[in-house]
Amino acid sequence: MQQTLITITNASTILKLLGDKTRLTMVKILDSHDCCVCEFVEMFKTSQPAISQHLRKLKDLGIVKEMRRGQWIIYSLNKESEYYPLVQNILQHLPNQDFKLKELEEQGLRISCE
Amino acid sequence: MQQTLITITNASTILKLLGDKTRLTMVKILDSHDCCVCEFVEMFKTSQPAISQHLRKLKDLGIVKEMRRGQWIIYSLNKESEYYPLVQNILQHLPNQDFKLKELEEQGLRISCE
DNA sequence: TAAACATATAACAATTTACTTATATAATAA
DNA sequence: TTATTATATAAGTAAATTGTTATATGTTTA
Repeated sequence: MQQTLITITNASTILKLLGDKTRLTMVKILDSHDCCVCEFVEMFKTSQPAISQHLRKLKDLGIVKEMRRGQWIIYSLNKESEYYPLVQNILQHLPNQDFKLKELEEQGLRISCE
Repeated sequence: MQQTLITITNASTILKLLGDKTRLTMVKILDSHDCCVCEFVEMFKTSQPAISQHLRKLKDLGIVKEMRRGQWIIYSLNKESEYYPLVQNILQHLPNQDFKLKELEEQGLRISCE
């Protein structure tokens, strides 16, 4: 009961958005590392438009933000979001997904390293 | 990182389930009071089968449990669920919904009072 | 400037979801 | 034991969701 409250309507929208395995995994990964679109495409073995559409939904609700770096667009968690505390609380129940980034690095496909 | 981890697959299923305004409100109410089906029907101004189907989904995943009392079936949060800690963490971001029960009481429609 | 690369958007199809109405089941009351 | 009340289930439908392919946009490199 400590943090700011979120309306039930807004919370259900957020939860529905996170209630997709691909998006939830994306957000968990972004919690520890920024990523660009093509990295997600590699990780999830799915089409680039599919990934792009997932990211757009997350961006529309302000959960992630983007930043262009040359030809790449780097996505990151938006820590200023009013939903960030809720998202954080959810993510802490999930196992770390760093192995997915490790796999990318081993294939030499990691881009947005900082 | 303290509590038991939940697989991303299971977590996304739970979040999708809670990503519905009616179900999320139900769970928030059940967090403080047990309720029977007909009370939810009154609260949400929707059909009895619709409510029944929402409750079944929540029950199928073990988030709520039921207990017959005469002709009524009383639903409550299943605190033994492996998902209970996650659900609790989510619910604490939501405003209290006790006013909905108050409205029922004022109409004399509260059943499962204990 | 043209080709290549990274990403976004549009249009569409398949699937899933959340209602509805009708009906079945179970308990209680008359 | 019949009527009533509470709940569940089945079947059908409309809307939402998620993927696909095709194409557009913007950046870099040759």
